[in-house]
Amino acid sequence: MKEEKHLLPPLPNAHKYSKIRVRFAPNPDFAIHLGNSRAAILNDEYAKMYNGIFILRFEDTSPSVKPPMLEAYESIREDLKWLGINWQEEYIQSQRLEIYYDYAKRIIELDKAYICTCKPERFRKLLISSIPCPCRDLPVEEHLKRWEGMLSGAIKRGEAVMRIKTELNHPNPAVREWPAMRIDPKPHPLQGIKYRVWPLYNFACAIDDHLMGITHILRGKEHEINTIRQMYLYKYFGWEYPEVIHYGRLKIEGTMLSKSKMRQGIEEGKFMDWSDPRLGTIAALRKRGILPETIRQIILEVGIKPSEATISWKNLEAINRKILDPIAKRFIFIQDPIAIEIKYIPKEFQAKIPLHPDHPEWGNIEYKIGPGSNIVLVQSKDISCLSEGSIFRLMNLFNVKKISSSEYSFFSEDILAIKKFPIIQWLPYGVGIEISIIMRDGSKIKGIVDDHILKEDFPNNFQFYRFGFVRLYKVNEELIGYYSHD
RNA sequence: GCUCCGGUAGUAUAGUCCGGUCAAGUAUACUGGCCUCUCGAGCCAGUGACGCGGGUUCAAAUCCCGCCCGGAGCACCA
Repeated sequence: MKEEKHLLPPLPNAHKYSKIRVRFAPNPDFAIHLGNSRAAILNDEYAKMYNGIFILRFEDTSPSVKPPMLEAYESIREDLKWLGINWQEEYIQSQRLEIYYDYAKRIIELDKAYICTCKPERFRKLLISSIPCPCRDLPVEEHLKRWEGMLSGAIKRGEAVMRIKTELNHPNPAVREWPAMRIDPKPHPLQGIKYRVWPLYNFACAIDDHLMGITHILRGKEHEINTIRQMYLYKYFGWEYPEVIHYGRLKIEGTMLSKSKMRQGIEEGKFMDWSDPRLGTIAALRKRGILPETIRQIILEVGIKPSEATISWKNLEAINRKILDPIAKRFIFIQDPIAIEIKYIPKEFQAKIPLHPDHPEWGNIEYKIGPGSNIVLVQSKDISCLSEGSIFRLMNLFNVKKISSSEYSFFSEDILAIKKFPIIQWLPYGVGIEISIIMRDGSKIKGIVDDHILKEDFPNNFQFYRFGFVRLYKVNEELIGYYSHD
């Protein structure tokens, strides 16, 4: 592919760092989708561009609100590998709780954080008026004691939270006195009940970004306030904040990319699983034959602007088609087959169906049709719409006249004579195996495919003549296809 | 409501920082034609955009002001 022009802009202040270090930090509460892959691919591109380090970090610190899924960790790794992303370091936040505890204690000792036992509603009220809550100005010793109480279990869930001190009159109330640690005793899929105090996103993220030496943070615009919040921590600890780039949200027309909604749809039985072709997960795109190069290309095309972008399926499919067209083998597929007998065939004809019209060297599939073998399968929709007496051509064979809906006769051999009449695909009767194809909307269609396809490797992408591109899987000797696009 | 961020054709993007070479380029979509024994690919042509209104300037997509529209955030989620 000669798509060199969509180069990403250089990273800000890249020269200041001896080694560029970036990270992709998904929450393993579901499979990653197109939107997540943007962060992953952008980071990967920059890591490669600067010969830097790509870090994969699982952010799984919310047992109750965003319960991690055990399967998701490995599925995310698989999706990343499939996307062509390599990472040099990997971390799981739920294995780093002691580190966060350590820094929590330190920040309390610095008198930049405190344990607040106020009721949330009451705290909120005070905060809006920029009034410190009663806990805020208690001595450090008291807060250390309370902190121990959170860890030990003396303080129950919801009764206390660690907050980071900010300006009480910060213009944006959302950044004031942000919470950093809370009690969540729900068992964690990886850690069980070992921990009951969990860091909140901004705390764990800030500590890790520093400890892991991240030089450039690429994050969505929805994190802009979190960036401001996290800068407080850096300031208190005397650390230097990395370069940050906020990019806009990415949508794809007609497909929702919300993990919670997708999960809900699966639970309700609307979708088969997270690889359902109706979803925008990487697993779904992969299953239906979208190539990793296609995804990377469209992500790079969209770039890293702060404005939001809506990708159209047409554009994505066009990219995919362009990559697939020269390499996908062609086969005959007959949806809804109907057998017709062709009378008065004067002699034996040999049909050659090319495996690829632009690559004659790939060879042909050959069939003989003659007076003794005059029954073929065609798509019922291709001939039912023809009026009696009309002519059509069996692709690469000869022309046929429809006498009636049950009678067909040989008409002529020459293609030129019928240039403007329909050319349809066909298979000799008895050739071909059954196949189901799952369409974009989840529906299933059935038909017959040329059984020469069995000699191919699976899973694989093919194009069916006059039908479209399909990714085929062999499941227990049975062929299952997923429709890609025209 | 408050805080922040955006706004180039249907979609995406180039150009915006450092005004002129942008009467705006590219991809895709769309329309027409060519080619092709696939409703695929390829080739050629065409339609189509600087949100609005002021201002600065010889000159504004680019700078300034106001407005409009869109989005995000305002969780003991990430």
